[in-house]
Amino acid sequence: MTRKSEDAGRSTIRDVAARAGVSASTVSRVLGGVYPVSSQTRTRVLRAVRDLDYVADARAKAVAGVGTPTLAFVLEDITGPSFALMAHGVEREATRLGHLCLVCSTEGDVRNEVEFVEMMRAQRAAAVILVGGAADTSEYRERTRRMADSLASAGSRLVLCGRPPLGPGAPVTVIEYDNEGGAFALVAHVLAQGHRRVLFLGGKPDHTTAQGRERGFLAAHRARGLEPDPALLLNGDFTRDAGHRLMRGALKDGLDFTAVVAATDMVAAGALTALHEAGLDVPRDVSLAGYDDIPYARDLHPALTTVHVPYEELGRLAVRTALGRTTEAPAEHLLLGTHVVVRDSVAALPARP
Amino acid sequence: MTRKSEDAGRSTIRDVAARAGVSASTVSRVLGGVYPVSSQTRTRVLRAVRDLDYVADARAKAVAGVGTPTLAFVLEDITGPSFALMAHGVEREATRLGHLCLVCSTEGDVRNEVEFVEMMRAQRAAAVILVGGAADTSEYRERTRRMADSLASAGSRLVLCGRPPLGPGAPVTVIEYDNEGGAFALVAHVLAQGHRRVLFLGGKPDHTTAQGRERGFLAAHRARGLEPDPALLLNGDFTRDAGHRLMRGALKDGLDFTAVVAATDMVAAGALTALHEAGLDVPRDVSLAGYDDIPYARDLHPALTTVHVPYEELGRLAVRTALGRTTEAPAEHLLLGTHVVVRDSVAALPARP
DNA sequence: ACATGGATGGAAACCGGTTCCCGAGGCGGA
DNA sequence: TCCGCCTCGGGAACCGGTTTCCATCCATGT
Repeated sequence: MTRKSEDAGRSTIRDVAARAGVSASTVSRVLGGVYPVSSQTRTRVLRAVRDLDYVADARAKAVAGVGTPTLAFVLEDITGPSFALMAHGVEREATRLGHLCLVCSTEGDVRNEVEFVEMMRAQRAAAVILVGGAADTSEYRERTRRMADSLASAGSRLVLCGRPPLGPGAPVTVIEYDNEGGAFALVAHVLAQGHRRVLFLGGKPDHTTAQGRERGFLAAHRARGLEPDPALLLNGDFTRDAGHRLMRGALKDGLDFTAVVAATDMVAAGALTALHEAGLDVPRDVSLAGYDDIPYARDLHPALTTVHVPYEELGRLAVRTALGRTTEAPAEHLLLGTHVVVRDSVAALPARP
Repeated sequence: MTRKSEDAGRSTIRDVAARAGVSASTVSRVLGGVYPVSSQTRTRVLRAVRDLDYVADARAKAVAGVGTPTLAFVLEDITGPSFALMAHGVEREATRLGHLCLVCSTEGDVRNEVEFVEMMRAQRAAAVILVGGAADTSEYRERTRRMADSLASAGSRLVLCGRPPLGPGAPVTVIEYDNEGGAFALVAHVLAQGHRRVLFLGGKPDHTTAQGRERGFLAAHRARGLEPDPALLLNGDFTRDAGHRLMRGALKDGLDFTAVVAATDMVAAGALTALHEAGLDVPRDVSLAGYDDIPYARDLHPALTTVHVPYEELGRLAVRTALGRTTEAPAEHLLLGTHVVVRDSVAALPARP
């Protein structure tokens, strides 16, 4: 029993053509739309298409040069709320512009990152968006530069979101948000409430996002003529658990502070729980501030004072600039502003007895 | 000035062949690996590949039948924490199994959903995972059934995650978690603490996830011989804002209750904030429970008692069953268990004066 | 010395589409 | 009536790969 390709699975354009009694080119033209086809032929072809439930193979179309373009999104972990927000922005804008959206999680492993970028180049992705902070080492610059060149030579484009920019001349689009400025404004707000000993729960020391926020922390102090106590600068990472652990340690060590500024809202959430566990009231006993303005920030108790970062807009902007570019401009660098959101977790320091 | 295709962008396998002085087949064989090639030729080819920074076009490979398979993930909004968790599980397992991962957000619009599924069929995705609850109408069944058949006839497979199953015989894999059982256990726990008037903050009435949780709520009451007051069953949706609004309304209306069970943790978060705003203490004045065990649940204050749903595992399982299937078994239905996580937001009801 | 066979690499067909090129009719105008 | 244009549709080349088939070449066995 000979099997026509019709009975099982994917039917090809030639199957449709055979069933409609026309040539493959005609089927393609009917489906394509613009070429003149008699209404009788069109009807027959469309009937065959419907009968066979035919859909043209998108990969084959792509190879012929008329496919749906694709855009790739590489991040560490979609689970983080700010990453999810950016992913959402990217995805929305990508589909709005008629692109498909490939997503890859690196799980923080650099090898995965370069491997993914290579795969995306093979996929002929229109752009590759790389998200999330990184250590600004020379190894980083070199590796990222290589990826950028490689993508550029393939007609694609690398976009760095919240990552350290490369040197000038790298074919890369960098979109950052103002970590230093946001932290400066936030800490200035805390200091304006009278606090003088502010604990900083930072991220990894070589992570540029963490560095920017720490710089803002320091600058805000100095702008008031204060010199922050180095003992109040703690390092961890951007997770809830780090915040919890660091806060618990600070409390156990008897560190002297009246306010806490966490490098992210997740860190702040962990710290808040540690404070509660120690029987402390926020903001009566200790003030607390976060960074990122994740959706849950306002449902913490007290509602968290934090810095709003337009993550979703960032994602949208990333794909828009990556895709909308007409010229071969070598580099672009956008810096998005942030603003502090005052809620209930920072209170004025009462005059000490 | 004639341009060789070498100078700008994507070089083809023939460019590499020309540069290495061999035929395209030889390049393919060197890159493919298994076919015997003299080490001298291999070296020349690899040199040319490196010089041109050549990567084979994945789409062309796919059309030739040797591509990286793809898996599609369609959800409403990646921003929701449980969705993000599932997405993470899907993504991890997909890359572990050597698949690429396409993601689409429907923004809750059914038209987007069928359109995306159609696109994924055109992409020849190995499986399409559809996530998130839906109303179990006949229109839903019909539409989903059509998508399932259509994918199956193309050699692909539809996976429903946390969605109502179709009738028997539909070529679909359904993976659900036990909404009714989880809610039953949770509410039983609340009732065991002595609460008798429990407010239920539900989701959309025709949403099967919401229905399951409501059934569990009712069943737990009846198992104790209690008949819940219909006035304590409120409907909204699964957002934080709905929880906030509903809770505020209940307080303003002077509803009589000593405990609140929310249909999701997000709803609980909004409700908690509303309770705090009303000056109520949880759990002293009112007990509160959620559902989903999102990562932030334990950083609410008080830490939220809730039902743990293995979302990430769910995502992993979805791709494993969708991809690992060897036979053409027409339907599968998996039900994952849940368990309640007791934290601090539900307390015993003190004997009333 | 000659047949044999394994190693090596090129030509061509194929995957599933699109599009260029051209020929066959139908129709109107000269 | 004949010519030319316009409409329509088929054949073939092409996109960028892989794989089958076959022709060499060289080393070995007898």
